[in-house]
Amino acid sequence: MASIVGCLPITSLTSITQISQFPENPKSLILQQCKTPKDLRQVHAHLLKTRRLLDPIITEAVLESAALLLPDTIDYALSIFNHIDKPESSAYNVMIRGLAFKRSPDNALLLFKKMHENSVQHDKFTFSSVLKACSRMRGLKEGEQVHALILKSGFKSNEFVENTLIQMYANCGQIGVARHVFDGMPERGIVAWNSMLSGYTKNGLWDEVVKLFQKILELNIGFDDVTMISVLMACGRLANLEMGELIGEYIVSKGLRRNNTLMTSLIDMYAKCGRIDTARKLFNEMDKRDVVAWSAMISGYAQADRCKEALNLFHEMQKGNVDPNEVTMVSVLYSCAMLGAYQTGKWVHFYIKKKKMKLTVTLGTQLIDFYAKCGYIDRSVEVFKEMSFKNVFTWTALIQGLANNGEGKMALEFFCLMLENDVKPNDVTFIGVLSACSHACLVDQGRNLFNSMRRDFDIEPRIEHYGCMVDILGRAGFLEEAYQFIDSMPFPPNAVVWRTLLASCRAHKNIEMAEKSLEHITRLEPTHSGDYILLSNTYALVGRVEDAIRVRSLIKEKEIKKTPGCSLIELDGVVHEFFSEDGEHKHSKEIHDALDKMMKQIKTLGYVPNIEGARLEAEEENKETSVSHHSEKLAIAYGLIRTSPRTTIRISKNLRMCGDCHNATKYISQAFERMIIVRDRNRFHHFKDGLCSCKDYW
DNA sequence: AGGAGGCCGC
Repeated sequence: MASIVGCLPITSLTSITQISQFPENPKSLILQQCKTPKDLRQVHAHLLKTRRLLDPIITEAVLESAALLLPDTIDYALSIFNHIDKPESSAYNVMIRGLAFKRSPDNALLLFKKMHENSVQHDKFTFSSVLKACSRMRGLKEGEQVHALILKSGFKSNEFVENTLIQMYANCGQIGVARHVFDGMPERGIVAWNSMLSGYTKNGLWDEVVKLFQKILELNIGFDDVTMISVLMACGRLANLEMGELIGEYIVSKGLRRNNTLMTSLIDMYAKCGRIDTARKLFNEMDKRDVVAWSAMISGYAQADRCKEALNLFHEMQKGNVDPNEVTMVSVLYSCAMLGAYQTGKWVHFYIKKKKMKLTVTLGTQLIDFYAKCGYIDRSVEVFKEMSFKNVFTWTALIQGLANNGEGKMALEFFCLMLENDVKPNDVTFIGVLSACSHACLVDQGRNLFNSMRRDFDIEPRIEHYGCMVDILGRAGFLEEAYQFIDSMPFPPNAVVWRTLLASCRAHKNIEMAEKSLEHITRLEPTHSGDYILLSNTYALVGRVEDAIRVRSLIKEKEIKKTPGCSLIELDGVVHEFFSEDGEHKHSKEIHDALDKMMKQIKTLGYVPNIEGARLEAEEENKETSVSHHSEKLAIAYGLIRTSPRTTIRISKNLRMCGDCHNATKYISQAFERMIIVRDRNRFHHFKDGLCSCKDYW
């Protein structure tokens, strides 16, 4: 023991050692009053000087403080432990429990092994700690060995041990075995029920959570806040508002509204069930909002497709001096990606680096998606390379991003690299890969990949994959083959599939098949305005103006609601929205003038407005309309006057760009010497010097 | 207690 004394800083005295009378039994002093590692070292030194450390009860109190209560003192605890002559089982238990919750839980197992070798008797506390270590390290094999030992040692029916067995099996993905242990218990306390419930939540078995909770209600055995947290999580995922509200009412009736953890779960449940405003009301009523509550609320807005509000709330969070963490940032970046809010997202990335936040797989994946959705695919690749651990989500996000940014070939290269790295693609990965083929006109590769799905990867193609194939064939002009392909599908085609074909018919001016496609679509989705417009535009392209007008008038006759075009532009971190339906009167004279000037200037370069298109739209709107009213033109004009020369203008639009706007933007990029990046409904257009990266293939 | 990728088109 003498060797420890040498490393103790006994020079400075803190308030604790200044206590004039050191108590007879200092156990509670050690456990309750040592608040920092420094306090503990002072007390330890005092105990050494007075030789009180020879008392095992006191030594164990010091061990408990160092191993369990104080942060970063596990090594200190170990050095004390290693100097105990013959540690008793209680000393081992403290150490094993401490190690189980530290960075390397496998050290707990090593100590357990040593305990066994030294023939020190283990008890229920030992087993429950060792199982916790197995649970944390996802060590199923080790856990099973411990389980065998438990059966041999006769601790099988100890409730503590059985509860941790449930947790261990559930954590290691063996939910069936966990349930088996649960079912075999002669008596189950609420901890056993809660362990089983949280096991189901960890494995995403939300239905089972609700079922088990219903059993708790039937048996009338009572439950606690831990139970409610699991059930609320499940209600959120299942959108089971009925049961979620039941628990909400219970919380209010029992006066549990001060329980912040519980309230956060309730807020999250309401948000996930689409009751975002109810969630917000509860959030506002909380008296202390921590980072988790803020994150839940921000993520709620993001999931409800109210990304502008998500970002506003994030700004409020910062004003409230609550530091965001990597979970918050995932929702914030998601919102930036949805809105195309590049500046905000770039700042978030900077903040993540500055605060040295952990680049978790989720956060890294979200960053990749964010950069890709803002048209900065190079940055996506950079982030991808920086990430130390990548999973199938990460690879898929990158592949999808490359595909949407016109880098179809590179997307396929990364797909090969993914396979070389032994990451198994899933169904979504194939959607990314196939859409890469369609955007890059890689017909044969597309066919081969589609055929390999079931054959080589055991993935059953779903309607989405068939949809991609129709897109690949149709865009490339193989309309007949695309039609046959739809015919050969093992399930009935949906409206999306027919709409894909219809869009290809417009691109390749095939009236007959376009009419057929619309017939199919209207049977499935009769109130979808876009399809009539597609057919109308196809007629217009081949000069059948009367037919084009007739089809458009159908929209009005059938009282179908049109989706207004909307473009976003972010300036100095603020997102501005422009709607085509606003008409010019809604915008300031400044924007109106800028638009006029812009259109005049590109006309001098040879831009010819699509008068026919304008006439068609005017017919339908029953009012005077000019070709310059589309929202992306407004947003670009606004960008031109509000940003300094040569700055890149970035627009994101909710619909596909129309041919006229695409053509005009090429001229604008030339006339004003601007790089213009437009993200439309499903891909990117990088305009520069009068050309577009999509090579007019879209 | 809070977090990631998804066919078409308007």
